[in-house]
Amino acid sequence: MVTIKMVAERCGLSVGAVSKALNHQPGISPEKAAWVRQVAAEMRYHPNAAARTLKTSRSKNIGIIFENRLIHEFFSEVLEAVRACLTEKNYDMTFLNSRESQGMSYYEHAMQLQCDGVMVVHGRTRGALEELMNSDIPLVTIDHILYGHTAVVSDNADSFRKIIPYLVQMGHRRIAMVHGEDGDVTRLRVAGFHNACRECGLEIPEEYVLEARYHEPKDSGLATRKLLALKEPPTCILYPDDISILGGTTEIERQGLSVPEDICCFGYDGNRLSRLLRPSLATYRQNTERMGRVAAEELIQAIEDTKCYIPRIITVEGAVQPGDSVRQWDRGGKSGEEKQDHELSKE
Amino acid sequence: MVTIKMVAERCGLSVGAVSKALNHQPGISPEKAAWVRQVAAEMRYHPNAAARTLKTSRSKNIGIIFENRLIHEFFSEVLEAVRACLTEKNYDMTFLNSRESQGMSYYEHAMQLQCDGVMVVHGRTRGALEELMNSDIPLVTIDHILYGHTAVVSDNADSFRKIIPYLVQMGHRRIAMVHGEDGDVTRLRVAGFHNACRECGLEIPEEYVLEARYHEPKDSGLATRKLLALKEPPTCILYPDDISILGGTTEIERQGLSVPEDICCFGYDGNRLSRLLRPSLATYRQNTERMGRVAAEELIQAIEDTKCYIPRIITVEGAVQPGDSVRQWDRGGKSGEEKQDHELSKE
DNA sequence: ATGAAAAGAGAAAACGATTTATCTCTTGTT
DNA sequence: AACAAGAGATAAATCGTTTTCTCTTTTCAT
Repeated sequence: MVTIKMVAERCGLSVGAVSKALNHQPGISPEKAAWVRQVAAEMRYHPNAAARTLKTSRSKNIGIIFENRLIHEFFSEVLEAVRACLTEKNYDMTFLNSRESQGMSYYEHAMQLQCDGVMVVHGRTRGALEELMNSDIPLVTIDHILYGHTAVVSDNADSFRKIIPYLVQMGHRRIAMVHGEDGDVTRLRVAGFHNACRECGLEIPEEYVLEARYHEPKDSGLATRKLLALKEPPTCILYPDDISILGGTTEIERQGLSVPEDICCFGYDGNRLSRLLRPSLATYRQNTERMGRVAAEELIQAIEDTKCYIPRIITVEGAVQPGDSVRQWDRGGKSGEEKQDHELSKE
Repeated sequence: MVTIKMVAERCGLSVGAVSKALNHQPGISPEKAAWVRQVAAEMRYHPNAAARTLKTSRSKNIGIIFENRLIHEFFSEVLEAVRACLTEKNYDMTFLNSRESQGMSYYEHAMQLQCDGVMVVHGRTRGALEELMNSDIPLVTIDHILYGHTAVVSDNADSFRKIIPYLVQMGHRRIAMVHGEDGDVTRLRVAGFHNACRECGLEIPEEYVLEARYHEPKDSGLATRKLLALKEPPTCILYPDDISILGGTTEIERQGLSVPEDICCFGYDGNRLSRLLRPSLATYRQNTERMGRVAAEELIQAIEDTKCYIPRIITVEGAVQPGDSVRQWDRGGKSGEEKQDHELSKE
């Protein structure tokens, strides 16, 4: 490997002088500095990362916490955007693992690598992050809020302010929600759902809100079965994500009903998948690209301007993505009398 | 951060002695060594990665080349398996990017970080890898063969020795193939397809083999349209992957036909998705978990036993995953006379 | 022309580990 | 009892940078 020493020899200068030239620091004449940089480039010199890190204790490396098993499309997309942005700014990305076998925590791993910052794309447990939280390593989380640190979140609660009016406009008034397992995100969504329904003047019976798990179509199928068994089943069901919606539609069809003729379904996430399926999925499309990019930019700012940086919570809005799984309900439906029910409950 | 010096002071020993103790090296009595290690553990000492790397020029870090935009499920799964394995063996993973802006190649990036090895999960262009290929950094590729280096590949050619007999057994004889864009993998698959067909005594007309692109349902849809327009359309169509199959089925339904009643479809990859869709996809399921694990193990061996390591090509077999998109054809089909055609072409 | 100030370059210390060479102190042998 | 050998520990060099401190040279004002 070509070292700074070699460059120095080639230039007939001291290592110190070359270092100053390469780092645009005073102590060397501008013309000579430029010339040195050119020589270095020609020699394809790149500073040894380990040496630089050792000396400066800044690594230009971001630790990534991503316990999610890389397979979740939403998080994969976010991570990809993070990567694109970090690459642009010349930061590297290394996965952090809390090697419980080694008795090493996330924090310790980050310290060992001297990460300049840490991005939590999807952490396993809150506990494992505690140590990091209380350290002074810049930290940005995605879709997860840690007190005192910047978080980039999707508009979990507010999304329903778009979803519910959309469904109401499509003629639905009996809307059920199958949601994921308990957690920050889920709580926000459920509250957002109730809120939005109230704002639209909908009365949602308790048994319309059921728990399933994210990305477990079977669970959603089960919940769906319960909903269909009600005396007054919903006309439209919201699912926790686009994969879960498949479990729902499967169950619906198993009952001899069909989507969207008998029941409409609405997803969450807006995977690429959702546009390819037949019927195409109506869903709430999250802006993963933007989330990743914003998170990365924010983290870099926190790193490079630590003094002035103020942590904040940034919401990235998504948008309703219409699809065939939700049809216009009031027109041509088989539900003349049901509409009356709606009029009643509207009041 | 706690350094080796602190540990040394705490133990009343020299840094050198402590280093030997921690690295299980001779020059210190075994009992004292054990005691030192215990003290170090209590102090939560972890050697500074940069310092160690600088001195030893071994980083315990693997460079990952993954240009695929993390969103391809097949590669995501493989990468996840790689990660699990590397974590187990206490290696870190850093993404390598050929920062063209910085005028830095993969090789240079790997050198700068002093990566112990490089894993190519999905490289963009062959050219960008050339420099790496000719270096002496251990290198393992996945589903891509670089001369002189270990490659872990799926059984691209041989898979058809299972797929075709399966389809034949299901009663199909007019089988078409929509394949991906040209490349190592595609060539193997196409050849494997022809081979397997010959072995099963099938005559495949030229116009039954069409090019599309991987993960571009629209392209596959187009190819499907051409196939359906033939005087003698196939009874079963193979697609380059599970996403593409969606483009195919969409087109088929657009023509007023249905899957699998009128046309059967067979995918490739075996995503989680394939089991959730309705109708469920018949596909060739790749063993991504095994591919990733084997690749990681192989790379570590190449690193830790460089002297003795012999590069090789390792094939990981997949398996036919039956599904509703392929039905038994000869029984109850609407194709009495077609069957005769088959008898003819068989001869 | 002289001195002070400023600028450019070099020498050397430091970062935190590993590793080699050196030293000291047992221990065993004659 | 004296010496050799070997074990156990220390001291010091080193990896490739950055950075501080020092030194030399130039420049400019008096």
